[in-house]
Amino acid sequence: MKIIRKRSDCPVSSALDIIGDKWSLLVIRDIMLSGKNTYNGFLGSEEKIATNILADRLAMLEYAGILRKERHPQSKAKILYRISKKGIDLLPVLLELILWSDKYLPISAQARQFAREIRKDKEGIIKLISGSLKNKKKRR
Amino acid sequence: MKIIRKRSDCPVSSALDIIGDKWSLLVIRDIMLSGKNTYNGFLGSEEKIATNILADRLAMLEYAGILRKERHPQSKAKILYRISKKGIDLLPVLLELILWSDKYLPISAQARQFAREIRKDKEGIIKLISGSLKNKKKRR
DNA sequence: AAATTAACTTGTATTTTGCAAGCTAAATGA
DNA sequence: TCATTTAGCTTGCAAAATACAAGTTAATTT
Repeated sequence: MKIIRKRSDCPVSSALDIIGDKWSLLVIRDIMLSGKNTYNGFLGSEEKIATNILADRLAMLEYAGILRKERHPQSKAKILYRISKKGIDLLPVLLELILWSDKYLPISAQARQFAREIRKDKEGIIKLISGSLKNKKKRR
Repeated sequence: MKIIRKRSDCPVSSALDIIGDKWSLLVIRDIMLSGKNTYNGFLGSEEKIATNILADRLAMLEYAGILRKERHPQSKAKILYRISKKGIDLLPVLLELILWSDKYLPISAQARQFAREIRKDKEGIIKLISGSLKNKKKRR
């Protein structure tokens, strides 16, 4: 895995040091917006990430505390990739990117519909998705 | 200039096809948050972008309709880089990145202060900055 | 027991980045 | 006015990152 070097104390720069590449946010999108959580799931996404790059990004995101590996409940051949609070808190960034793309780029019809929902109730969507991703602790 | 290939119809992916690299958003930050607007201004930023990369990114961002070149009012040796509406509309993305960095990364004290202001009144800040960047047409 | 699936790793070609130097037109200073 | 400096790049090359194809290992399915 490549070592992250911090270019400055600027918050924009520091964030980009971690997630400022063409793939990291797509993995985060897969987990948060498409419910994917396995290696092959990520590999299967439309954008066709190369397998070595995926392995690298997963290691990076785990190192950065954005993802963590867990044992898969259905099979021990599988690994379940879970997003942390630090990762969930990138959701507003994703949503703003979606709103911008909706305004200026050609995107799919269902993406446009989602953008409309974000505009209607951004906070509601954030809470809904955050809640669905949280590690549900057993109540006692 | 490298040609942008669209990887999918996903809005996150499409946005990253344009601004998903380590430098583009820093140039946009320089213009919107630091009031820089010349080639040497951008070159002077803390992160020390290489001059050929800067030239490439400026061409890209202009091609993407995010920036445009204008003649500098003080000198014709200088070129004034201006941000378009399409670029200004990336401000919410920048602000969310700042909020995330403030929450999870070590950043400068003044950046923390700015993050606090964003939390207090995000819309107000967006309007303030947007307004300050708009091309002021002469009233008649 | 053989074939398939899941999660990677390895090798290599191609592309992108980083760094240093050079270039041209405009502005400035002596 | 003439030399120097400034502004905005371009070029060449080495180093790093990415893409693509193939191979590996353990677990699971047939």
